[in-house]
Amino acid sequence: MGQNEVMPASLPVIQPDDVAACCSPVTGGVVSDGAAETLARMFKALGDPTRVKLLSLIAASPEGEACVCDLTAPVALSQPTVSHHMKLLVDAGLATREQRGRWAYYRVAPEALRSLAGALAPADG
Amino acid sequence: MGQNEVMPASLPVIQPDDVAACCSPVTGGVVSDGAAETLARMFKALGDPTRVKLLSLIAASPEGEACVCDLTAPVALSQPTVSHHMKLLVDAGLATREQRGRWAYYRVAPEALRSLAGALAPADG
DNA sequence: CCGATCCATCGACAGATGTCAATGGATGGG
DNA sequence: CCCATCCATTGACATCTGTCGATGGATCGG
Repeated sequence: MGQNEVMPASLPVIQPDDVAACCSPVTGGVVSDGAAETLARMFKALGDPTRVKLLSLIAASPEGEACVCDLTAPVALSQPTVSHHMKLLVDAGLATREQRGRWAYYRVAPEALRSLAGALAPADG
Repeated sequence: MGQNEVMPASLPVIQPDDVAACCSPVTGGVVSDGAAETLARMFKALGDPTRVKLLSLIAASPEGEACVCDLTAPVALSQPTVSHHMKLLVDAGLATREQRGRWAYYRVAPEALRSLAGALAPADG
């Protein structure tokens, strides 16, 4: 690690552009260090059962969106913990957040999921 | 199968059957706790840049296989560390290991990658 | 205004994770 | 035989991660 001297404990948010740039198939030639880093960031965000379930819950919600208060009960975790997990998912580019009044509505980012799926697909046609 | 009774701090190896059973699309209805657990196990294995690169290196190898001694230099890590990462990938069902003489040959498990990609695909047709 | 609701952030803590050096089991070459 | 090579396991360590309770900022309903 250690490219920069100061790393304020939080990595930059992954943007759609990063996603598009990173996700050529893992099995189609050796990936660059940067692509490996970006891909790992996104996969790591999916590497916790709570976050998998959160994404699934959001996707299955009536309007495809859900607020934190809808999510705490299904995963049986405290509100701060759910907020924490959602922040990781948003920072990884896998979900989006929109504030409306008192509520924060989260949505799945379909393009990001599609890109990740593409990175896992075999290289051949 | 030769699973022992004592499982010291190591989760059961994910089998192809588990992969097939777990990986209906995350966005197509709320996933069960077990499926979330299995999916997270596999995604977590991909949640480290070194392991992403290792998989990529193996897939890009001439015969689609590589031994540990081929992998240490490209990732610039010690042999025990590479062995450790490869064990995680194998235990997650994402790679296979075959001992031939002194060498251990690792391969990517394409079905597992395909299943994971399927889990990320949008639910609609 | 006031109190209630929703939520993010902070501080703390146990447990998991990535890394290495050291060790030892297998295997194969002289 | 003996030694070199390949590799997994162990023990150790610093760091990261998941979780909670407490706190405080925003926003809405009366």
